[in-house]
Amino acid sequence: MSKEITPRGTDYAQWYQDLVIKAGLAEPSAVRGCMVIKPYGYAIWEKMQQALDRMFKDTGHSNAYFPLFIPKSFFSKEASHIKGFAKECAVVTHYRLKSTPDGKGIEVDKEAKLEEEYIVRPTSETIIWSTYKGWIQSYRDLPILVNQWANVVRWEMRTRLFLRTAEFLWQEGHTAHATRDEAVEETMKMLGVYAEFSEKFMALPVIKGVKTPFERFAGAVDTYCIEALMQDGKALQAGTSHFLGQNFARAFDVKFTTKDGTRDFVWASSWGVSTRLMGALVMAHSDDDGLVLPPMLAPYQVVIVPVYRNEEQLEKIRAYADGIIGALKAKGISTRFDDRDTHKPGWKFAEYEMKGVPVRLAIGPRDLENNTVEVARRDTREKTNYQAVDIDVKVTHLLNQIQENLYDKALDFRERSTYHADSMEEFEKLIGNGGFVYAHWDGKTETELKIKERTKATVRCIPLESRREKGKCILTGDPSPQKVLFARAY
RNA sequence: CGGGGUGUAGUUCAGUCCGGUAGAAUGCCUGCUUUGGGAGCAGGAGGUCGUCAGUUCGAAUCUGGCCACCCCGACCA
Repeated sequence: MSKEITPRGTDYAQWYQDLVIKAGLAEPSAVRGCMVIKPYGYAIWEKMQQALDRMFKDTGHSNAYFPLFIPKSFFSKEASHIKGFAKECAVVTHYRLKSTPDGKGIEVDKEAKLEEEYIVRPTSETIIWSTYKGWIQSYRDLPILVNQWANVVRWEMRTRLFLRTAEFLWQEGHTAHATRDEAVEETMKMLGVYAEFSEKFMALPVIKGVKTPFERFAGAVDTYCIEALMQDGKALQAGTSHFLGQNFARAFDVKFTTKDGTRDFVWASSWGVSTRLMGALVMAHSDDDGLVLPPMLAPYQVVIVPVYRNEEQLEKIRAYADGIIGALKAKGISTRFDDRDTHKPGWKFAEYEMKGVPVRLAIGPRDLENNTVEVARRDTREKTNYQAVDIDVKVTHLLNQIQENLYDKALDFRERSTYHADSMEEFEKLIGNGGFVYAHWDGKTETELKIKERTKATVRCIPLESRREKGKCILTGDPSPQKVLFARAY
């Protein structure tokens, strides 16, 4: 029988979970709230990492690594920061185990209590700024442009594979600057990097914006974000970039001497994307048959499946395929030739569709006779017979087409799912169907919360690139400088 | 953390009400036939029924505690 997943229309959340598990991306682990990222899922994450890391290096950043454990006292130095994270921190209190008196088990050695407890990092601003204090004396030491790839822990109540897990992987950039303008510029630059990555690699259009005070990162002056729309009409924050002002410099007393000899606190930014992007990737393009991957992030872009009756035929196909594989690899296309005898072609077709491989080539006896290849593209499910000549050029073109098509489809979906509401009645009607809804808001947290309570929708961001048309708040009627972006969100 | 649900073979589940030797499908293994869309037939292996205690001659089944997972809410990247 076939390996099936729940259709999106039946139960979107179940579809997502089935897909993540059956495509071999990740699975729940023995540890509450933590997942195992499986090789195929991790391969996609590695592709993301490679692309992002290249972009970070190209914008002048270097990688470094800071400790997993953060002394509790560091954590409490920035008041709003601790308030934001306190409820979800794992705490290390002891450093040794011992055998239980009956010798059968093991228990915490109460004697080995830490003088000061450690927090398992939920983010690294505090440990990094306590370190930067020692690195920075003068404007000559600035800027510091550092990124780290790391795991962090946020003790979430309810978890979902990739979208929200107690432990997740991410990168966090932490930069230090001599001026406010420079730190703001850095914040915006990295927001741009994330938007470019999302659109170019993930084929996922995003809205750039600034968060409301309510949604702002704990400890930031301003939080910027990119917001994407998933197929079920819910919004997902795909990346954040924070202008931290001098908040952490003040908290950790990081001052520098300026050119003209005065002393000032250092200006900061931080920015991150996480394995949550994997969830965004799945929910952006995939269908009821499984994952659909954009070629730019597919662990292998092309899979070749031989169709044969006997060993002799397989050898002929292998020879025929070798030429094609060589040509594809020369074009930089990652290709897998699946000649496993343990599974039949039909099984493999279904399996690679589940795994979202963008292009599948099937080669059988008929192709050897006619000098053809059967080409199937995952995004549209089209199957065509190509002449084998110049197959590398054709596949290159096809991969580009698929990448573009996925972006266009996602953009088209977002546009069809974006609405404007000029009254609360209109808003409530629209928001129920999912999608982005632009509406006027008076800028007050109180209003935002009331709208959330009534509709479950939140202000995703105040878009950076929308027209500044004045109007009246849909709830209070108070003046509003521009429409903001509302949605129900992950 | 609140409400609801579920724990039985690798997986999905039946059996639980009404206690009496552990079941199906699928997957797995072997052989033969197959191979252009998740193959067919035959044979085979596989479970201290989440866990701990209690009731009983006897517990997957009844009682209680604990644990885990899933769904819905509150919180979050």
